[in-house]
Amino acid sequence: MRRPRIRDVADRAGVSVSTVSVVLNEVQSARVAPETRDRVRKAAQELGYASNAIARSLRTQLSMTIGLVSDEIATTPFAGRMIQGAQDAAWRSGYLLLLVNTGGDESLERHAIEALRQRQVDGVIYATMYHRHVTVPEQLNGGWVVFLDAIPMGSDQPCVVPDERGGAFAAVTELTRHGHRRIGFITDELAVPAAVGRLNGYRRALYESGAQFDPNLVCATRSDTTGGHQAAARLLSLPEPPTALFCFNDRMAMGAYRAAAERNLRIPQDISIVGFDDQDLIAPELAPTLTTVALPHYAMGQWAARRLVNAIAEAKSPLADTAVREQIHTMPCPLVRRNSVGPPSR
Amino acid sequence: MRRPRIRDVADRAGVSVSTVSVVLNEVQSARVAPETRDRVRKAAQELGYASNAIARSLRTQLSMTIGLVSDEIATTPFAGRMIQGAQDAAWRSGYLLLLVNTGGDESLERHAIEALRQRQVDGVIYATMYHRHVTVPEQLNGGWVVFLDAIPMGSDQPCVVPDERGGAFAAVTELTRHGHRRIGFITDELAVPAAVGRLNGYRRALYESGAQFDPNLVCATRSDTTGGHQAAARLLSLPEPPTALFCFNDRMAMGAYRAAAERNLRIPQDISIVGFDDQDLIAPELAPTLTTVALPHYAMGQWAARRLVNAIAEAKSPLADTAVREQIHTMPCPLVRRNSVGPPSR
DNA sequence: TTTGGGCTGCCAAAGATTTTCGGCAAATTA
DNA sequence: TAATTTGCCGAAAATCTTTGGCAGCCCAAA
Repeated sequence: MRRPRIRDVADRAGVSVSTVSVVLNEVQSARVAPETRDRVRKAAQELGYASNAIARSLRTQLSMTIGLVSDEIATTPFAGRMIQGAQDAAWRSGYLLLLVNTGGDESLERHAIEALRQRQVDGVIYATMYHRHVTVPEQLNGGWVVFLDAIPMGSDQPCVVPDERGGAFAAVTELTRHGHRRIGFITDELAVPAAVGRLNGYRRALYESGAQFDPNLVCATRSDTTGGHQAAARLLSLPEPPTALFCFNDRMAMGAYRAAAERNLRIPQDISIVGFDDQDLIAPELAPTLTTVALPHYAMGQWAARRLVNAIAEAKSPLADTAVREQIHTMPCPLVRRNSVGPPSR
Repeated sequence: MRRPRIRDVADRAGVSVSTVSVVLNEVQSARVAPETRDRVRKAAQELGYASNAIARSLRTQLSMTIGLVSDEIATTPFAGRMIQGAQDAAWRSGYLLLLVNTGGDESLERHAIEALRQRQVDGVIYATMYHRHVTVPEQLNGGWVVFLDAIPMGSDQPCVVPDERGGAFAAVTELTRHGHRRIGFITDELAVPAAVGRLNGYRRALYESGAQFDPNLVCATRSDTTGGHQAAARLLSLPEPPTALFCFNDRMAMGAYRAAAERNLRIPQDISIVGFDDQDLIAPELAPTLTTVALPHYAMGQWAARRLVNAIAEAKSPLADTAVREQIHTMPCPLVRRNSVGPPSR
């Protein structure tokens, strides 16, 4: 038994096809008698009719679909939340997400975007696994795009990234509020936006608390557990060691925990530690649980989809005055207080 | 400047629309002169023509799109790999994934599946966050479905799940091979398929190695770090404690590490531990790194998409004899050897 | 000269829907 | 009573592509 078409509904209700369309789409301009409406709706109900979105798209020139192209987003733990946020926001506006994963392969990316354009997506979200600068793929220039966790170079297309600086500021301020003055910063050796943003936030927070910035207290290294371990070990064996450590991410914080344990330093009595990322499997699972800064992946995904949907809507209705908006939107990174911060010892 | 249509290509090449279609789709049956072919291709090239997949779908009754509906798949760390696998396999056959996330909400799920059907998806992958039994949503009965990491109840639709039993067998055999006879099993308190499968594998491996199954050595509790910690503490304080622990998942293994540390037991010299799941942020990051069993999420996703694509293809070409296949496909869970297993002490 | 056949390439229909325009009857106004 | 408005509905066009049938054309054979 094939799916019912609009024609079938029309026949059953004893009206024309166009009337069914008008009723089901609740078109205001064309008025049709209430009892006719009821008849049509009843017929559709009974037949289990659902309009064919393909045919509709062809006619309306709107696919109600947005493409999500990403490098390796689906494979990283929290990045899935970006998809989730985008999907939820899109869904609320009647859009669905067409997912494409390029694994960073340039030629595959071209093909993927081409495939999305062929499918007439109304817009594209271009997402990267971690906050960074990207060159805008040629073919993306025609249509609507918003960049997610990525900053397009040489382009004024909208994008959303985490407020690294603000997050770091909050983290370090949490430490200075507890009275810490010597705060180590264990950071990534790479000059990614996250590293420079967080360094700025760190310095700013020190400055505002009146603490001195000491270059010897920042240690750049590989951004994994062992990197964090080594860096923490180095900082803690300084003649005048820091009383608190701010780590570039939770993995490094995990390494710092280990270094502290090796020195029989208790957290937070002897040393305070705060991380970044709020990773599910680390921050709440460490002993003690880790105070850290959450990356707003869900919110960023949501923002991206909303922004895209708005842009599409505005383009469709020319009378809507397009709001003036900043093109680089930064999303706040909230501090998550747990149990790894206390006042300095002594 | 709007996208070129097939009509534009036809005009530029000085041929009819149908000829363009035939050339671009490389239809074997209809022959057209080589120089005409070239002319058409050149025109298409120059115009940057790409066919409109919407219109094509309408005509061919094939959307080349498969829907992926999941409960909370996108938010969990490794589950993203399922999507990735499915997407890669689909892509290879020219399909794209339409993603929908229901968050477990029944009514939302109904709407989502409806939206997918409206968009004429050629098939649906129904995925769950963790291996479990599900009731098949009503509306899924018409079309092609394959279940991913889920077993449909009262249905013979194809599904793919991890081989829990085999994975546990491999894990425990790794321990018995090292000479362990008293092996604790820290498992989930819930009777999920993973728990029963892994218990069976555990018993089987003990049996094959000639070791005794001792009910006192299996401890069911909450499947998180603290659960693992408590269970390990209990087992290790037994009068005759186990020399090795097999944990239901890596989080519990992490708790077991902590319990071992509290007793000054070194891993693997004093006690061996193996986990399950091979979670990115735990297994390779613990000290020592954790021997564990990998859940084949990527492979399962791939399998699901492939199976679906095949089913669709077979349905389209009626002469292809449909292969006889098992309906519950189990995917092997490979053992990942790291540094938490050694011979028993004493 | 006609017939037949092999190549090429075109015509037109179909696929499911939305939207515009026009028609018709009833109701209201002049 | 005639003219105009209003309310409701149907016909047809438009969206873009694919596909099966068919029409020319040219050459060879009868």
